[in-house]
Amino acid sequence: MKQKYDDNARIIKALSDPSRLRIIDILSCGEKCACDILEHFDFTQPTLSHHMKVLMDCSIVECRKEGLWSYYYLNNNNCNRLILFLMNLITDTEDCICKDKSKCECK
Amino acid sequence: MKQKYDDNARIIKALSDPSRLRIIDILSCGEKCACDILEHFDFTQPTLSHHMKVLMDCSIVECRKEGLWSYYYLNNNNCNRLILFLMNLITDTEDCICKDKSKCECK
DNA sequence: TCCTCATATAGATGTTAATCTATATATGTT
DNA sequence: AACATATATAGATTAACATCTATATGAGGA
Repeated sequence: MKQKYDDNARIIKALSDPSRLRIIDILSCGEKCACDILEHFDFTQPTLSHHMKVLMDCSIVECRKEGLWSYYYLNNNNCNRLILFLMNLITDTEDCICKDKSKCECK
Repeated sequence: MKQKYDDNARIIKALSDPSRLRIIDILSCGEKCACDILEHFDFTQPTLSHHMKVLMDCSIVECRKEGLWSYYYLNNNNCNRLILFLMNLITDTEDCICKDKSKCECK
């Protein structure tokens, strides 16, 4: 249960950087290689490589190698899962933490 | 345009901590005072105060004072806005960054 | 007025993260 | 085999953050 928050917090942390949000937006219209993504930014190639690693480590982005190129693409299933988690979080649902009587005296 | 990513990244950063995700979950079933929220956690009262400040600074949570107590509650409108932003981000929409021909050679 | 209680702020500390330069790896070409 | 190109890794630096202890603020009650 606590794991649920940790796992999603890790994904959310990966998305908490403006540059990485832009990368997600760039990938939303289809897979792109690193050099195409890099054109949108002012930072260096190793910095992009770092950002892609962060996005891949939480399985929100995946990679396909082809010759010299790395093609990145969204894991749409995991993107949708994250949004479902957030919708669930802000909604008063059955698995809300408040329904855990043992730890909360909510009416 | 760039502002859009910065503003939402700030909200997402506020949500990128497991404890703050739990706080959102706790607030999803209605407003709570600080001491009720604190009961769910092992950290100290000043640490909770810090987390509430982070959540309030990005307008995802608001506060109502009543005597000695501070009652916190979700700003549902801003919660929904965030989810809409994310859904838009991962979807290939008209305002995708890729449609900006001046900066991207997407087919 | 003095005390108690709920919450906020200040300041310190250890950890994590974003970025850079330099270099490594691995594939394709001549 | 030697070289060029795309991407990844290593290591350093600076900034941001989560948490703590100590203290301040501000409202209610005796």
